[in-house]
Amino acid sequence: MANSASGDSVVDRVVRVIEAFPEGVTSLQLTELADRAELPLSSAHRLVRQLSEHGLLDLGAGGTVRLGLRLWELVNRNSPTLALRQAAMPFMEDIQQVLNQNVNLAVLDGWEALFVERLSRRGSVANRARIAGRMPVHITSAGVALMSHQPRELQAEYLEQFHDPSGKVTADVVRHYLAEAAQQGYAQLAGVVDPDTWGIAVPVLNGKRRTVAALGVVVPLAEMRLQALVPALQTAARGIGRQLGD
Amino acid sequence: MANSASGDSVVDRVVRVIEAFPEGVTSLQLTELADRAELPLSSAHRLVRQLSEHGLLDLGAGGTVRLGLRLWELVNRNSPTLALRQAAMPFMEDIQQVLNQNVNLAVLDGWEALFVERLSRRGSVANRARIAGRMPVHITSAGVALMSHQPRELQAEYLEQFHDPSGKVTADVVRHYLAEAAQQGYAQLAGVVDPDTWGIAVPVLNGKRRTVAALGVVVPLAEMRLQALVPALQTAARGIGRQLGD
DNA sequence: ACACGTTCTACCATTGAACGGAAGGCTCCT
DNA sequence: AGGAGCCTTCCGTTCAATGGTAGAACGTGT
Repeated sequence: MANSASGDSVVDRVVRVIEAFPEGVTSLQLTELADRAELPLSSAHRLVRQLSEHGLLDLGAGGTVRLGLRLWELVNRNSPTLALRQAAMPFMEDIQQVLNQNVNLAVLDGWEALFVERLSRRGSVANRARIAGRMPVHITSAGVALMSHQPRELQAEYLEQFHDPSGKVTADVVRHYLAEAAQQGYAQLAGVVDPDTWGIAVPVLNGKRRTVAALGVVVPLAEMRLQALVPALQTAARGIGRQLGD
Repeated sequence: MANSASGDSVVDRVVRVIEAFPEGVTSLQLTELADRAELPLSSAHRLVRQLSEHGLLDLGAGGTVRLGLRLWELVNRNSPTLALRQAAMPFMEDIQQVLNQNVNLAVLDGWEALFVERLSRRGSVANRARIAGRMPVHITSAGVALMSHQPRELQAEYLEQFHDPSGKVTADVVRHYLAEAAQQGYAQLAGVVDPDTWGIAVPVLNGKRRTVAALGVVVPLAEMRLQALVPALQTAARGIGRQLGD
């Protein structure tokens, strides 16, 4: 139902163009972009030109397309997580100082944990790569901490549709994770990237006692001392919550 | 030249909607958004609904409009400054550790310095608010450091159009700043926000020896020790440049 | 040096998607 | 109960969006 051929609105197309960049890729050739966005070349060209006139995209010489600085600026200035990140940052720095561990902050989006902020451990190489990264709920402590404090109906819906493509984890196992985390008030899970690390996360509640985020650390197995880590995280999480208001 | 009345394309309107959020504001009523974007209410409504179906915006109950988490995610994953920030982060952490000062990283956009990353001084409150913030070239050390290492023509063009609305600074003063910074290899300027602080910044050169960013610190006057700060910054800047390649 | 493949850019007649005024709901005041 | 302010939906009109086509600009292999 488009102006002519292929059933989509201008907005659909704009979205597809922005979404066309694969994770971590900052620059695309026009042809490849048109390909990925499933647009006729001439249409892609026109859209990209229009968007780059406004600075949302950057159309370099020779058809190189990047996201525009202006877009990055606008989105980061008015990000929906701005208040959360601002409230959390000082506490995350405290945790990093006191515990010397990787600290991260995640929110729930769909059935995934979306990492909105992260401080890397002093001396470790930058794992900042994963800011704006996603992980399925059931493989991260942040995900489990978030889901375990959601309303019953949402948890039920989640477990209903749960399916682990690798087949390693069943819904019952996840149910157990959630129950345990809900009871303990924190979630702990073996690291996904590095099997010798553990993740520990606690929920962050806003003024209305709704779970809006999870605050977590990733620690090497050798330094795994729950009695030190959990109280620190919980204290910080309460601090963040108080700062947030609502 | 729009489908009917008021001379702008769909893309123009989408851009206006995203740009409608004032700095630091994360949430807008539909009516206010329509007003700011100069769109008829029904058109604004249609656009917002379309965009929120794709997750670029978030249309809450009661007409509350926010930027979508998905948009934030996409932009941060594929940000044009991703490589720069990743390369710089470890070095910025080093600076923060060793000097215990606020560290920031800026790029030149138009005649302004756009801050793309910032680490706050240990113990100080979050000044992270200003990530994605802009400042005119001539009032920040980062801006001067950036501009002083640009090609002659660009500097000329900049000085040509330079005008300080407050009337405090003349083009000649700025010319002096730039010359000094170019000669010394670093820029130092009195703080704008707090008059008792100083900013010091050095250019970051990529493999082709093009100035792509400025690395800077903001220090209290009492701790202003150039002989310690400048070498540390320059070393870090070289490290970043090496990491960047090109 | 030439021909070929690939990519970017520009043009323009056709047509259906975008437009927005108006009317209907809804909530929250007074 | 009435009104003000907001969100949402509907639908006939109209012109902006569309994309095939063609040409320009590289780069590459023979």
